[in-house]
Amino acid sequence: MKKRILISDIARNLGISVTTVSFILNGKAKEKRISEGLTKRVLEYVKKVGYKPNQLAQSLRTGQSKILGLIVEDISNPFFSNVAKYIERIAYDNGYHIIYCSMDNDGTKAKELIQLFYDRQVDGYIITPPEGLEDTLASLIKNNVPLVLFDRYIPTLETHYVVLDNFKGAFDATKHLLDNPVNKRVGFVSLYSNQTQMKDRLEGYMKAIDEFHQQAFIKKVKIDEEEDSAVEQLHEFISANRLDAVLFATNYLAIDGLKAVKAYNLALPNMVAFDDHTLFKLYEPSISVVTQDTAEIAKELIHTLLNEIKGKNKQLQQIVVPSELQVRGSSIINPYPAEQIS
Amino acid sequence: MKKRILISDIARNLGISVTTVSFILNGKAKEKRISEGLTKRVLEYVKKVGYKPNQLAQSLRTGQSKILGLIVEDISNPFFSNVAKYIERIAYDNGYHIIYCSMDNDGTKAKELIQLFYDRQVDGYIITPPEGLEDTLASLIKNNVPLVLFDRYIPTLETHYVVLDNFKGAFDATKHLLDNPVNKRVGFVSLYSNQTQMKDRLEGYMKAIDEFHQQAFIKKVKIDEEEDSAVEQLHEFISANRLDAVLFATNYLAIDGLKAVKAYNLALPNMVAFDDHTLFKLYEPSISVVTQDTAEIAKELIHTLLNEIKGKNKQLQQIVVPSELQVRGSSIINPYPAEQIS
DNA sequence: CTGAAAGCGCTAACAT
DNA sequence: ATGTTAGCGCTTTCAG
Repeated sequence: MKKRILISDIARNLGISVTTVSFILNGKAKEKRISEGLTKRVLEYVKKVGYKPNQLAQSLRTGQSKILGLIVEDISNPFFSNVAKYIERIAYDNGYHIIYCSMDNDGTKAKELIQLFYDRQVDGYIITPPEGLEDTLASLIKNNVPLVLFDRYIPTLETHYVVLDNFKGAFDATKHLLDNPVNKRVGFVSLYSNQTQMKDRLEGYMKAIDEFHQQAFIKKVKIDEEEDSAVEQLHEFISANRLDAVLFATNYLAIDGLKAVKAYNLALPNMVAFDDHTLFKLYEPSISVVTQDTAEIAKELIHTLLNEIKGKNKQLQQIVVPSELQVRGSSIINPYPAEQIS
Repeated sequence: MKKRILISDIARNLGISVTTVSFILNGKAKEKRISEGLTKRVLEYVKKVGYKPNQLAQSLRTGQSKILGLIVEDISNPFFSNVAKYIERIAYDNGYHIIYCSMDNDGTKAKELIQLFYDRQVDGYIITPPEGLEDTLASLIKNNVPLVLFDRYIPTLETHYVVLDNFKGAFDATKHLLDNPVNKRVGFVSLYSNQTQMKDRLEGYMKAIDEFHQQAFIKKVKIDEEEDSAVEQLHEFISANRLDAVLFATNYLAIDGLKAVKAYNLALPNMVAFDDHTLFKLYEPSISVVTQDTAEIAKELIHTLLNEIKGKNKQLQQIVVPSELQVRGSSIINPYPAEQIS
């Protein structure tokens, strides 16, 4: 951690010019027909003294910051923090850094963050867009700023994105529940949201319900900081409709559902949740889930974004990754309480 | 998101020099005795055209990047992601950005990250130091790099830090368990770690055990990716020693404990865990915890670090925040299985 | 093949 | 009070 050494120091100590050093460092030795001997000598010296270019100066000059902006809905949601973790790792391997923020599904905050990143001249964005961000994203696109959305997308915008096959995920889960003949009344809990992932999950649910000629029970819930209202509403929804089973559109909705079950001492209906959570594996019974392959999603995101930055994307990358239904105890509950104990 | 406007554009359009604009923008109008009228005019114009200085150029010039490096053990642990969330928020309010990384308690990785941040010229560091980082941190200090540690500290290093009162937290929890006369055999589960937080928790446990003249049962566990070994060891520890109660030194150790209970169908001993987790509130019975005030910790961290950056810390800030014991169902379990059902 | 030199956009010492 | 100007460290054009 000694005093910073400059490219000019190297040039002086080696008795050559900074240009030559710069060319060699940037892999243009061949192109500029610099002798192999010199190239090797410079490279070795650089390694010996541990020279690292000043990224700031480099960025100022090249206009590339080597920083990627990651804006997720909520970094404390394990799904997002997991994706973030992988993204971070892959980005680093490619010489990029991540500046991340959560925006708590707040359009205004998201706009500010994007502006902030723009001021910082990040090289590209990975965003889970909240509602009302269409214009901001549109102007980003118009300015040719590399951008990839994930988890959801904006149908009216021609952007790259990586999302889950939400329709199939919801369909499979609902079908799984309906396949059990004891489940007649299967409900769906979602959010007041027009985002694509929520719409697709709802459609998947409806498709399965229709195939089985059952009635749909759909409850949308408003989540705020004092979440008790959601818990109460879920209690009402589950008990008033005497639901046999419920599909929850997110992990935190399912957690609120479990809170309702606990608070009101309800019999747990058969249930499946979207997105895994430590809690679900340990809950008794363990909770069945529709999972996303976070590593895969992160990989696709970064690769798409880096290709975009390098101008290597021939076409729009609109990637849909498959969902996986993990059946656990909560979706195969014996419906007769008397036998449940054994 | 139109074309970027420069400070020189402003100067030209207003018919004044860049210096004047720069002074005004940097709040030196008074100091430089620039007329109030002009100051106001410039400020208004700047707001009107939405000028934002190029941070890169500013950084290159001032040597300040306005970026803080946050290196935590594991961003997917809710404790750390919560602290990160607050830190991020407060930092932004103060005009700083956060670049964060998790280092998975890997000394080598942490060293690389610090080097990386150093190359990026971050203005300061907030670090949860893993073992073996002493030298790296020492050289950071020698170079007068602003630095605050948290969650744990390095006793041999004179650094600022913000940590929990781990001793008291463990003592209170253990005492709470021992206060119940049915708890004779109270165990402690920790990690193979010489980090201060683990040592202090152990000492708190020992102190309480000694006060009650009970035997200590201490199990250290090695955590790796395939965590099954930990689960098995915990099963062995709990059942072979016929423990009445267990204090877990971290939330994930407690989760492994719960996995052991589930996998081996053990009777759950009375238990308390360090650091809260969604799971703990919903588990049946809910799990008692020693909690940290993450908002408070984040606040102290940022303020200490910013003061250090501004050279305003008169002395070493070694802050110990109080712990809080939250008693829930898991530490008041009726010990007689026959009655447990009701 | 290599070097001189012009910036990237901003700050601040120095001049007026 | 305000303007001129020299850099911060790097890349890259242009001239040898």
